[in-house]
Amino acid sequence: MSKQSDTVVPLKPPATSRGRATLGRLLAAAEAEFGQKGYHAASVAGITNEAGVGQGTWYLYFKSKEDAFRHLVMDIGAGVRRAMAAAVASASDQMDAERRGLEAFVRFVHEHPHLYRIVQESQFVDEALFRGYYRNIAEGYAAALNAAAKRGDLSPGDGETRAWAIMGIGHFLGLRYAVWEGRKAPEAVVDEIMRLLSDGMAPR
Amino acid sequence: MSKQSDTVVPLKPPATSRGRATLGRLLAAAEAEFGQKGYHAASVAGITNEAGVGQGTWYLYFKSKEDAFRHLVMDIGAGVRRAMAAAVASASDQMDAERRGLEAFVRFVHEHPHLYRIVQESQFVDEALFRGYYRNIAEGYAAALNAAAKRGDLSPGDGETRAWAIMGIGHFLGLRYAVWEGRKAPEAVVDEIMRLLSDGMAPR
DNA sequence: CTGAAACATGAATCACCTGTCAGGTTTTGG
DNA sequence: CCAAAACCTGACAGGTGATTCATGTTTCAG
Repeated sequence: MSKQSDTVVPLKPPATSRGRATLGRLLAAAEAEFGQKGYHAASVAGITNEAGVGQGTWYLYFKSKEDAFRHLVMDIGAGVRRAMAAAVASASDQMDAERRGLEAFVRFVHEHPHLYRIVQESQFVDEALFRGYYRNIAEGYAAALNAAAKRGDLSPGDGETRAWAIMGIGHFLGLRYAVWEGRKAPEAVVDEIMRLLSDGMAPR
Repeated sequence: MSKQSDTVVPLKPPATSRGRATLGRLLAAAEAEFGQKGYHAASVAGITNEAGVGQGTWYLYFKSKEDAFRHLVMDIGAGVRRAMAAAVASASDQMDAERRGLEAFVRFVHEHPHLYRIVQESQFVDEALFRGYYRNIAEGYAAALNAAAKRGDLSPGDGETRAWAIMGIGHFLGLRYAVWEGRKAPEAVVDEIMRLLSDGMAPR
C-alpha cells in the first residue's frame, strides 16, 4: 500500500498520543491551506498557525514544506483508487461498473474538495508525482476495461484509450458538480453520460 | 472579440515599434515563466531578466504581475476557441466536426505547451477567470451539439452534458500526448475515441 | 518519582519578491 | 535638427517566506 509513501512520510511516526494528535492537526491544516492557496502561496506559518502550534513544530514532523505536500498528493491518490475499487467491486457487469465508478469518484471529490487543486499543483512541485497520480489510476482501469472487452462484457476496443477518455469525462464531471457546485452529479447527467458511453451519439 | 480583454490589457498600447517589440518579448517570457513555474513561483525579475529588459520596464506595460497573468489566460482561451472554430467550420457532419475539433485542440496544445499549466494556475489567481475559460468553451460547444441533435446529425441527447464530457476526453488526450509527450495524438487513438463517441462500448 | 526521550516554541537568519522612482536614453513629429 | 513623448533602468523600500536553533515543557518507562 505504502510503497512510495515511506520515502516522504514524517521523519518518524510520533511516539506519543500527543504527537499523533499534533501530526493530525498539522496534516488537516496543510490540506486546507495547500488546497485553498496552492503550493507556493501556502505558507508553513499559515499552516502551523491554523493548526494552533508553533512554526518550529512543523519541522518535527516533516522534512520540509515540499515533503509534506508530496505526502498529501500520494495519500489522495491512494484514497481515490481505494474508493473507486470498493465501489466497483460489487458491479454486475462492466457498464454497471462504469456508472458506479463514476459516481464513486464524484462522491469522493465531493468529500475531498481540495483534491483537484492539490493534484494540479503537484505538477509545479514534482512532475513525476503529478503524472504518477494519473498513470496509477489509468493503469488499473485500462486493465479492467481490456479484461471486460475480452470476456465480451464490452465491445472490442483499446482499454487504455478508453480508460483515459473516461477519466477525462469523470474529471470534468467532478469539476463541474463536486468542486464548483459542491454537490453530487445529477442523476440525469450521469444517465446521459452512460448513454454516451454505451451507445455513442451517432444518429441511428 | 476582446470584450473582457480591454480591462486588463497593457496600460496603453505601445506607440513605437521599439515598444511593441519589448512588449512582445515580455509576453513571450511571461508565458514561458508562468508556464514553467506557476503563477506564484514565477517572478517579475525572472521574466524581465529572460526578456532582457530592466525590472522597471515590466510596469510600463502591465499594471501588475496579476494583470499580465489574466491577460495571458484570456488570450489563450480566445486562441483555443478560434482554432477549434476554424477547424470545425469545414466539417461535413457533426461526427466529422468532433474529430476535427479534437485534432485541432490537440494540435493547438502541441503548439502552446504552456496552456494547461497556465489555465490551471488561474484558479489560484482568480477562480472566475478559471471557470470562465471552460464555460466559454463549453457554451458554444453545447449549442452546436444541441443544434446537431435537433437536425438529426446526432442522436437525441443533452448537448451540455455531451459538451463537458467531450471536453474531458479532449483534455486528457491533450495532456497525455501534446503536453507529456510533445506530439500529436496517434491516429489509432483518435479512431478509438471516435468509435467510442459514435457507437459507445456496450457489447452489441 | 526521576531522568531521558519526545515534543513544543518563536525569534532570528538569510533569501527573495513586488512595485516605485529619480534619473537617464531613444524615438518621433514638425 | 530639436523638443517633447516614449521608453528604459536598477537600486531601493517594505514585505513575506522557509528553515534553524537555543531554550523550555511534557510524557513515560522503570
